[in-house]
Amino acid sequence: MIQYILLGFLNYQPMTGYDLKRALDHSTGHFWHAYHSQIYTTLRQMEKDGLVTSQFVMGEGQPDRRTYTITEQGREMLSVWLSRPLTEAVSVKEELLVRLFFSGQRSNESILAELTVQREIHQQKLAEYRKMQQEMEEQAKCLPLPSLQRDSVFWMATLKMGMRYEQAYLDWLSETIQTVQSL
Amino acid sequence: MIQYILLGFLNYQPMTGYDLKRALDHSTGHFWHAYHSQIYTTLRQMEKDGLVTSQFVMGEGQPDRRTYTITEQGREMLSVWLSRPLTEAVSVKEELLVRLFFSGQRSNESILAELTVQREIHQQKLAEYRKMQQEMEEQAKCLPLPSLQRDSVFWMATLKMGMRYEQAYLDWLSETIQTVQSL
DNA sequence: CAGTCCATGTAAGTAGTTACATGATTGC
DNA sequence: GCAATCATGTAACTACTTACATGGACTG
Repeated sequence: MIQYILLGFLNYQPMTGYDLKRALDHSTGHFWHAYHSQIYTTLRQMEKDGLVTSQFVMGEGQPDRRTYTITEQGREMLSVWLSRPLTEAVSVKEELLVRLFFSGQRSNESILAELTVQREIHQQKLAEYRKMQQEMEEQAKCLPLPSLQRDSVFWMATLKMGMRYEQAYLDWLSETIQTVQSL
Repeated sequence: MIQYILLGFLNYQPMTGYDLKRALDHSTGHFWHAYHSQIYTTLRQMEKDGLVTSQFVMGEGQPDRRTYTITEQGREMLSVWLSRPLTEAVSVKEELLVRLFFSGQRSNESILAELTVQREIHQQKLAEYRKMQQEMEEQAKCLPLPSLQRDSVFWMATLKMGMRYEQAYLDWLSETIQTVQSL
């Protein structure tokens, strides 16, 4: 998966591993994240596979940078991946639900403490997403290229899902906290 | 993680790898799934680590079964894990959002086809969860042990989150389908 | 002069997936 | 006879995480 994400970003412009890490953190981070170690090793592998090329520039004063550029083959691969729709359910992994499922032996206080911390975490995330949405809406007004305007519709859509998810989580946490309090 | 799930189930009663696979599929499956290969290898490792013991019974007529039983050490480990609350955000991985994020170059038809299939998938999941909830509510009425009644509150809570998640997903899919249609 | 940002990498380990492999029983 | 269910495992691989490793520039 991380390959396609990197190709997706490099399809806009050449970037370094560091740039890609930041791009991931600031945009796709809420639905797919990666450590820099994985990004750097994957980029190297992708270069071997002919999906990207790299230019190493020794920085005078600044740090050295290795800039990656997508190849025709890389574009092709991204395009093929995007054209084959996802027709199966993807599996979700939710550690908190695992914990709650087996919480019969725990005290109510212990569970409530955990749920309350989680509520704070998800409240913070929702606030972040709202801020990101506002920033994006402002930027969208003055986008130069119509092609990027189209892209921004999809970026916004993923953010909206992020917000719906956090809202659903918060509602559920409140409901569950109430349930546990009344036990 | 899978270790704790297996311990969680074995904490109720001794079970075989096969039983555990089914238990996972029918209950925790919607928030954590595992292949049988991982379950069998993990159980073997857990036996080496002293968290479980196994009894092999050659079946006459029936297939052979290896039944695993949790040890005191296993119970202790489960208990410690449950007592240390989750205080960090867990990372979400949503392939569909990755795809949508990079869908600027795709045709509206291609995107709509994918979103529509996804809507069907999530509608089906929601229906499944509703059915499971009804079954669980009926079972909960005639549960023998009060301790299992307490457990069932938490099982129900995880199901409720599943339903909220699917509902949020469906609402978002409908919204996004409308957005793309109006492009 | 301590901490953060820029910038790149490797090594080792854990977790998870896919494929291979076997074989009996039950129901249609 | 064919498919599904019961039942257990191994091997190979891919993906992901954690830790180690370095070093200059800028900021307070």
